[in-house]
Amino acid sequence: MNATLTALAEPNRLRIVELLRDRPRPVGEIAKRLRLRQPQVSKHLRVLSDAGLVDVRPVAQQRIYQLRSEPFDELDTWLETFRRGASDRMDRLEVLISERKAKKEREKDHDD
Amino acid sequence: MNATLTALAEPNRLRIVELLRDRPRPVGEIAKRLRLRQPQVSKHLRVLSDAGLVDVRPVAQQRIYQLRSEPFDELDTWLETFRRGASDRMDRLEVLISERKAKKEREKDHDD
DNA sequence: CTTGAATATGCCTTGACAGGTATATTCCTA
DNA sequence: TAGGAATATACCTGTCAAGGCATATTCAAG
Repeated sequence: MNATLTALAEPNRLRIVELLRDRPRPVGEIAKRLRLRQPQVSKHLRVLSDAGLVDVRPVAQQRIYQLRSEPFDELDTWLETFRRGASDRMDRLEVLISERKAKKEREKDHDD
Repeated sequence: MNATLTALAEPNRLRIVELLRDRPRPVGEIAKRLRLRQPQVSKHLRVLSDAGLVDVRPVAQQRIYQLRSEPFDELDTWLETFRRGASDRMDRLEVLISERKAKKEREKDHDD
């Protein structure tokens, strides 16, 4: 999860991922499209690969990179846990505040 | 988008966000729960705030932080663009390969 | 208006990481 | 098997961000 986010947090890496979203591509094509130097693209792809975001498939001297769906699915699942209760949180704010104000009587805070 | 990912990429920040997912909390409570020093928590919250991930609400000397839903919605929307076509990409791999092999005749590559 | 609690900010140090460039590696083709 | 294309890796360098710590700030209460 954290690996996924870290990998995606880098701007150029994000661009690469978005480029691969359309279809798999060889390194050289990515470099040309994004106007990046080949070595940096290879490095970024390495990171993406280590994070499990992409797969490689060698074709002759070329290496064709494609996205893997699992990490995105995981990210989605994680996001779900935020959708549910987004409105609840607002309500609880009020509760939290009254709790805090009432808490002054209890003094010592062994939260929850 | 990138701001959101960058903010979430930091492990402790991710922990803070997940803690805030349950309910809004004051800085001190976050620090205690996550066993982090207060200044670092404040800094992380600053980053999260700048990225638009959290809102602050002052209550006495306390500052209660709560998640904002917009960034998560955006992230979700962005993720959608990956769900669609996840299977298509696999198919296109084959196409891509045959294209490459047939491309050798055309020589000069002015892609797409 | 002084004190203490809760929080923010400034400064410093250190580690990680991205870019640049050269070079190694792999594999096709003549 | 030599040469060249496509890609990976190594090494160096600069930058930036996170933690540690001291201190400033804000506010409630006596």
